[in-house]
Amino acid sequence: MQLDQLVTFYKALGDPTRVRILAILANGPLHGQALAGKLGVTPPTITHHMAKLRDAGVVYERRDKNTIYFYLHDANVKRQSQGIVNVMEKAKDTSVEELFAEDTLHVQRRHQMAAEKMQVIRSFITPDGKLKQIPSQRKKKLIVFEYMVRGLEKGRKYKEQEINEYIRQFHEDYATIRREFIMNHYMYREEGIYELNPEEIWAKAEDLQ
Amino acid sequence: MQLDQLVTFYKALGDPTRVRILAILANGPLHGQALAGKLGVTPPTITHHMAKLRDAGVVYERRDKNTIYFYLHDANVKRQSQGIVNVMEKAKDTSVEELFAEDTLHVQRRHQMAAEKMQVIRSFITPDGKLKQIPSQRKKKLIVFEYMVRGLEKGRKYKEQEINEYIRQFHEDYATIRREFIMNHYMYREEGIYELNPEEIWAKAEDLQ
DNA sequence: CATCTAATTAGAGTATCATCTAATCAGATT
DNA sequence: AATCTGATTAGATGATACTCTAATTAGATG
Repeated sequence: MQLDQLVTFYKALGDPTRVRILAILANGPLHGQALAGKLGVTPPTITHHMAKLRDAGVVYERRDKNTIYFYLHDANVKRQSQGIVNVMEKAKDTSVEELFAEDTLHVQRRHQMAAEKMQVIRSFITPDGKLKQIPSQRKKKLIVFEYMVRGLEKGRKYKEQEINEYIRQFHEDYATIRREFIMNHYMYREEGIYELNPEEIWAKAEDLQ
Repeated sequence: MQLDQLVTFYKALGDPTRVRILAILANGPLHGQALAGKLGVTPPTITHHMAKLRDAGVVYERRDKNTIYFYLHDANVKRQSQGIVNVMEKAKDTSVEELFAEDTLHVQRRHQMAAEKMQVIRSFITPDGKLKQIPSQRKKKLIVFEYMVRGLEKGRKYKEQEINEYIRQFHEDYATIRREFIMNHYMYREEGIYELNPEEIWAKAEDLQ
């Protein structure tokens, strides 16, 4: 349980201007100058606030020419909103000192997770790199997708053609998998061009169960 | 939708010391000096933080001789935790300016609520003040209880005897109703003594539906 | 009433924060 | 290369916030 992360989140929402920004972004992405206009503040002020919102993990951004569009990271906001409720739950029968300690339990859990992933990869990917079948269990599916997506370059723009070919290295049904890549936020599509999303916004296997 | 209230809530949770306080209180109420000891800060610091937590509606307090015990207001924390999620929902298809305006809709809704309450009271309370029956619908039940409880004095300590008699003015089944008073946080019991809770912590009919 | 206990207020110090103006940077376009 | 556009950085200012010590208050008790 990360106290810093939690406090950063609540601090980020503890300012009226930033709450307004989120309310605006709930209607769809928008760029800095438009936000500045709508809120009646200067662009540097927006830069300042967006840095805080980004650190808190409630928005992410995407560049289009000179313009940076900010996106509300919906799922992350919802998850982090439960933060204090989780603390209250877990605090019962736990001393506060150990509640916020990076204890061995967490390290252990991470090791377990890594092992579980390797296990899943081994059972779904053949030695020559083919995907035997798309896992139906969501957690396993995400593990496999995460593995596949690691071969794509961050920041590079791919044509649909290229994505199809890339996926076909693993499996014939590139259409389904390409759609899953979008649905689970591994990739982003605009006008037929695909690009890897920043890792923070992926659906993550570790968040499940 | 109250922007100030929402910001106050998130500000209150945007400090590590206060989050620790909530984690401690999750194990049960505690008084100022104990908190100060556990956290390694001085009593005035606790006073400072508790004022913020109280303003945010996440704790309430109860005095016992010279000692003030702070209680976590569990239900309120959970409800307010959804604050930003609600904003994001409602912000869709609503301009930000009107989203946070105290618009006529709210005033109207309050009027409606008042009317609904009178209606319920009239149908469950006879002209000579007797409760015909305990409403089974939760919302109506709360309306009736709120009405009944208005006849009790704030701050006064009642013996169980007295509460029973008071309730019997309305209905024979004082035991059930007395239990409901506790369950819905209208009253507080300690060692057979009953006392009205501050209104902020009651279960409220307006929060339903 | 004198005393004890726990909490609060007052006031100060230091840190953080929100916002601005002016200057700079990073891409894109001509 | 020169220019344009939108974002960021630097630095200043005034407001808040966190924490402390010292003094005071409010109840309870002998």
